[in-house]
Amino acid sequence: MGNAQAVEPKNTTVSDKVSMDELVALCKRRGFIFSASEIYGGINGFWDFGPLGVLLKNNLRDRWWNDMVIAPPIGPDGEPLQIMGVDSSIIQNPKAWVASGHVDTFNDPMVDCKLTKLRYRQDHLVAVVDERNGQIFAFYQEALEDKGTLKKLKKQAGTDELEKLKVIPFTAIPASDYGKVIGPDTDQKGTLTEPRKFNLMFKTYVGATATEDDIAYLRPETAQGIFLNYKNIVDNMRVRVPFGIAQVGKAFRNEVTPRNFIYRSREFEQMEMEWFCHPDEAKKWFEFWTDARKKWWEAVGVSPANLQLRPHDKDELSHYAKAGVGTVDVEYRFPFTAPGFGELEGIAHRCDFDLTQHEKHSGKKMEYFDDSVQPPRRFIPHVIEPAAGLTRGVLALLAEAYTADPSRPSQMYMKFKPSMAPVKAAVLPLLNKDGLPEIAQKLYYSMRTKFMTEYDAKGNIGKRYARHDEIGTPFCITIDTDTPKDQAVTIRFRDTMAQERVALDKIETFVQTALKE
RNA sequence: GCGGGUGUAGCUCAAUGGUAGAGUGCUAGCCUUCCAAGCUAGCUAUGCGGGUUCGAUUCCCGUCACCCGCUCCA
Repeated sequence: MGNAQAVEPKNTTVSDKVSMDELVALCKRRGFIFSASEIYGGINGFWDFGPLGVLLKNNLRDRWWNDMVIAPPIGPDGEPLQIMGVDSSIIQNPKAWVASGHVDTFNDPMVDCKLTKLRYRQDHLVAVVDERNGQIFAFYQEALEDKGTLKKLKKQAGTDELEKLKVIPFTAIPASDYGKVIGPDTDQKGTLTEPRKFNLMFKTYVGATATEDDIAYLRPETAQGIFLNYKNIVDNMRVRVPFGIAQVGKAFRNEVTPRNFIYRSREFEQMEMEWFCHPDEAKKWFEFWTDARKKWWEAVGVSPANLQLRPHDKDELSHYAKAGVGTVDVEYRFPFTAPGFGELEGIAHRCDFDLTQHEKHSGKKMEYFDDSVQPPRRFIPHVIEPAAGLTRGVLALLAEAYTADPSRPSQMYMKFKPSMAPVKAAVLPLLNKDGLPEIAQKLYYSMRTKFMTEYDAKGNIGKRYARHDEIGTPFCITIDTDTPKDQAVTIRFRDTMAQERVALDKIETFVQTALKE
């Protein structure tokens, strides 16, 4: 996820209007998202989707699946792309996570400064050793290029001849020598704690014996389940490179600090697609997918003003992406990052890292033989990966939709794009008598087979409109006392509160047409 | 994991070392001819655990959760 960047909003955005407190309160009050195990006091970093939340999440997920697997985009050459779906197991052979690098690199040893309460990643620090007296200074690598740091170092070491000091990785300093270490933000010795590991993968045990030999991991990303099936797809599914494999599913990370509602939770859902191509074409496809993915977020209702593409800095790139054409994040201006942005999706060139690793560890050939060109060639495909956060996408849609409007009873409404709205239409008899409920129910039974519809006869009509504003229902259809006579109903539009009279037998088609826009 | 803050009905907010009250919401009924109208009845709370005390929602300790900052984030 991106560094929050100080970008001035060009115009009024949703992020200026909604506070997270208001959004979280609405999500609970209207049944979008609840804290997990709430009656037991909750559990840090886990959330439950309520009736409205799961409808919204499924709408976003289904749209992604449709636009990736059912009807993938037309490629840059005008040819339709080939993408297939899988649904792999959450638990795999633990060797898969050794091969992918997660067992080793999902450990981040940290040291704390007891004095300043600051925390540092051990492997991001360097040790400056004064061999004359054994004194050790710890600094961030990049801080050594800072004049102030160098000045402090000269002063503390009591010499101007810094070249006499030896710079080595801090990881090379044994914990028993920490007593001689002066931390980055203090001038006292011995304030750093021993490094502590934070393993970000959830462990579990397979089988009943639960010994160390039975350890397995909950997947920290869905991507590996795709690489593990790459060979099955190539061998059995009559595909040619380039092609893609897509998957939606849960992933688990034991985050040090879950924060910001569902933005960083320990159990979350990803929508990932791995695009396999020839190494020479990686750049072309990277650019294609970057563009396609940003447009997709706009298509589901995220305003371009709240979206940005942010290329990763070189030192920010993942281990697998260092040699590639790079990584770009699609970022959204979340309420808690505004005026900066936070990651919604990452498009990464993973090179051939994963397939090569699995080839090494499994002993199975991952090479692809391409005889569609002359001369025929063998290669391990490179991968372009658009990896989106479904959970984060839901949060973006919620934040984007929240619209204050003091002129209406609800004071606000959820301006979902109609196709994403949890409830598409509500059927409301104006009165609970005079045959109105009978007409309304008949319409409701018909409409609910086509799209999510609610029947609501409780309270007066104003209260019902207000509730549907709060859950973002784009269309309310009211059956009134004229309906039995003129066979027409009133449709009320969420965003404008305007009303229109439509024939009873045309209303369903009317809504269906409106949902496509 | 560290530091600071918070924790009373679904929500917003009162009160108190002596058994918690309002508004709103919700439920049922009446009523109701298009934007939270009205009437009647009803439901719902001191996060959890321990201590001090005759008695704790109130004071103390612990814990859990949330918020802010740090840290981290394939």
